[in-house]
Amino acid sequence: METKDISRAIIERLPRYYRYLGELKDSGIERISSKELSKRMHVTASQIRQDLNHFGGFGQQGYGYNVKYLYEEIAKILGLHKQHNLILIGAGHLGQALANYVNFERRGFVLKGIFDIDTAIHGQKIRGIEIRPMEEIEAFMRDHAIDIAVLTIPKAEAVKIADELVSFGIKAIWNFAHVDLDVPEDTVVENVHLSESLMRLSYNLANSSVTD
Amino acid sequence: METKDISRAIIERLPRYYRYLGELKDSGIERISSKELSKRMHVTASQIRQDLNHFGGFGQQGYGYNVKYLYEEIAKILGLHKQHNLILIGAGHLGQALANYVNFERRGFVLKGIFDIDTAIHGQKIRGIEIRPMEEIEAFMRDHAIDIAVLTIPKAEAVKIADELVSFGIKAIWNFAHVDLDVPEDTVVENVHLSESLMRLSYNLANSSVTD
DNA sequence: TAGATTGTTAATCGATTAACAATC
DNA sequence: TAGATTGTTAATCGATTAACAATC
Repeated sequence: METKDISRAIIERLPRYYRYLGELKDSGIERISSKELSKRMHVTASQIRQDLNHFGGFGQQGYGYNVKYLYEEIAKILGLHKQHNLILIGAGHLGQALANYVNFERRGFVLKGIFDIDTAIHGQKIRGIEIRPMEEIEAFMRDHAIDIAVLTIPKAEAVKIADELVSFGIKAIWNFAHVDLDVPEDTVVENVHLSESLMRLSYNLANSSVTD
Repeated sequence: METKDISRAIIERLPRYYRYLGELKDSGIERISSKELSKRMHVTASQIRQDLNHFGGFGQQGYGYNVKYLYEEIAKILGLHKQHNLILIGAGHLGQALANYVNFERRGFVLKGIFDIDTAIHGQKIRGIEIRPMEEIEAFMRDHAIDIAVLTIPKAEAVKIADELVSFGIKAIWNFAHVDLDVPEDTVVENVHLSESLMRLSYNLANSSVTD
């Protein structure tokens, strides 16, 4: 891959472009200009063109962008053209909710195994996928070419488990625990800190009726 | 409130400061310098001082910051000193997971009611909270001084429901639907787009082994 | 060809970092 | 007092926006 020096800000926006392109595609729109997309997404046309040009010249002067083509190119940039094999660690309420979410599969994220510390639920199945004891993670990862681990366990255990996952060769962790994981540089961590999201909402709520 | 012109970047960091301060407090640490906190959080000491000073001079030269005091001040800034009354709309897997998450309550976010379109589950309870028909939202909001609505419904319905919530006078929406809501300026929307988070992970995974 | 719209450079704006005087 | 560390100003860095030549 030759892409480099892509700022975090651009990466944050990429999935949103992808979502809008998908909607345009589904509604049968074949081409779109940065100006028109700008209007829909409430970002500047200039930013759209800048952002996309970091990855290549996907448009055509006088024409704009071909929706289907751009949609597929962004998919490739995001790595959605390849299948990812996931394991879920922690079959609590949130873990179950994620395991039941079938739409991830459509994007190539396939849940292969579920693991939990609670022996009482071992053998139970969620959407046909068995809940297994933690001891089996290492072998399971090897046998199923797992590259992503979804961590939906309390923060107290998350740090230790993350270390183990790293030692087992995990490539990426989708972390829902309220803790920052300390992993090697080449291990990807994407955090979903729901409580922090709710606090930001609370901040904005407290300051929304202010003259600004 | 006199706070204004606070950049989005700072607001993003605030809950993380709060989390670290909480952990320091719990481990019995009474004071901390920006330098020491910088080391723990992997941000610059300069940024910590800049960020905090947007809200006031919480520190003391030669001493640093008093952990408990700063923790409480940030809580106030985030609006966590006041109780917020929530309703949850959509009692699917994700909605149930959120309804079962008791820790939000500790921060003053109290779930008062749950609503769903599915008549079959009306009357059922999650953590003692009854699932009600959608038609009751308006009256319920009035009776229980609801200020935050949690939206865990499919995107097809989310836009319409959001419009209704706005017309009922909702102040803030915690939106888990994969769609951008178009609400008036004084209505707060905090999005949690899980699929976009997973795509960012995928992007970073695809580009992690690159020489950078 | 004329019109439209990109790709890209230059200008602006904002956020981060560095430095240091103020002060506990 | 001397040492430490903040609060704050100035310098740097990076991201966004504007402008326009290139080109379909």
